[in-house]
Amino acid sequence: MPQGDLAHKDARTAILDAAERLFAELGYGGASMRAIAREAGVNQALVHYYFDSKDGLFSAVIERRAGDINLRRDDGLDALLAGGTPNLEAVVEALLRPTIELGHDDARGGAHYAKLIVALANGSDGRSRLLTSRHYDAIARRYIDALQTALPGLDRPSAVRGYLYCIGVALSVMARTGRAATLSDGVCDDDDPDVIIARVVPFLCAGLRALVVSGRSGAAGPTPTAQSS
Amino acid sequence: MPQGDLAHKDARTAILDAAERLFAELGYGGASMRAIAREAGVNQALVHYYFDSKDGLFSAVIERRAGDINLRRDDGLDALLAGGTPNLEAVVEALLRPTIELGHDDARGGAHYAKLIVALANGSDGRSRLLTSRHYDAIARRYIDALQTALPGLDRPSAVRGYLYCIGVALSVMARTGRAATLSDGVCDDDDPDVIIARVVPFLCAGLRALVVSGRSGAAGPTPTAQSS
DNA sequence: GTCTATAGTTCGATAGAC
DNA sequence: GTCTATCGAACTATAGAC
Repeated sequence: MPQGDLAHKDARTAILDAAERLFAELGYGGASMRAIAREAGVNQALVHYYFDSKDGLFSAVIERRAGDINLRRDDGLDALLAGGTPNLEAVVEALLRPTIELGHDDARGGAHYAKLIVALANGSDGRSRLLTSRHYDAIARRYIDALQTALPGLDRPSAVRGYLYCIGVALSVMARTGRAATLSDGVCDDDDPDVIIARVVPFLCAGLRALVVSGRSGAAGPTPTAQSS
Repeated sequence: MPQGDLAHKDARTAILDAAERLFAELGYGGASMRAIAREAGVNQALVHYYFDSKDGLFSAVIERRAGDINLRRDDGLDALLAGGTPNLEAVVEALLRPTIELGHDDARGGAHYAKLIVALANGSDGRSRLLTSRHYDAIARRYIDALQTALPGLDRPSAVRGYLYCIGVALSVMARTGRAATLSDGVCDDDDPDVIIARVVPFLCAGLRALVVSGRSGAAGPTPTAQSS
């Protein structure tokens, strides 16, 4: 029952899900259209019918998730700005929560989304840059503005860099390489998004506040603050 | 230098260089043995002669760079520890400088190394995990120890996570996605490793110090410090 | 060590029936 | 919208001459 049955996953969605999974696990070059079709349980020609080419399929996979994430990020920021000058912690949390939550929601394929977005955001090839810019430039600029609003004295270049540091840490957490568990001999096996966010936000906000101080001295010097030791 | 000619790049090295470049730009699945051989200017069968398989070649590419980086990191830490209790900023800089410097040394193929190490460190596939663990576990544990020495009160799990946050930011900087330039409309076009390190180290150290404070309250709560606003 | 030649698969994409 | 069939190219890897 392909037309009108809500319980049935239609072919298009099945292809997107399969593609997301295989692109995430094997990379763009490693995932084949044949394997994607097989995983989706559809004919290979149908993938081309819906998405034209491998590139078109990849774009569609990214677009589906980016739309969801950016909607949540926009809403989060709208809510914060409606209440006057927002708190820095709240801004950083509003930025990271949607993607970290989705990335850990394995019932919704979060692990695959996470691997994919990490590879996309850190990719410097043409395809990654194009898609990242297309889907994330606007929301990034909104949040960079918000960082400056929440943290007076943070100049524009520092806000841009600070934003990217936040994204960098979020990506490293979402990558789920199992490295924390390995290096802590099993003590750190963090899976709850709330706990992850609660740990990462104070780290990032302290760093962002330090950018205000060190940003004042221009570009030079390692600024050996050393308030302890 | 196989037959005594220093100016001549031998086949093995040429293959490693070509492989590094193509693995970096096209990913493991996207780079073919044929293309690597062509880029290296050698016969395709020669690649198998030296490295057996595609997997063996990839391992060799990673191993060459990891050896270099870890030597520098070990030396840096040895020097610091010889002078008594090290400064936190110095530890973080010793950790990041070797990889950031190499990643920006384009005369030595730094851009390719950078892309490769970013993909490796953020990869959650079996190959990435195996190679990362094999080449970076020992040095990671040394630096996690050093973070605890330089920052009394930082418990082990927090030190592990803090270490990974530092690596995460370093990777995001090394990825050179061109995103800082895009989002700042060309103002941020950071290429000098010294400048990058000078900016990133204070950010990370402030974050690490915040881990001591927030680590005290256990795992719960978003710890709304909010010293501003 | 370096080469040619090739076996045996798998690839992305399309044409055309239904 | 879904299928079969297939083209032409690219793939990893190996056998074997030199």
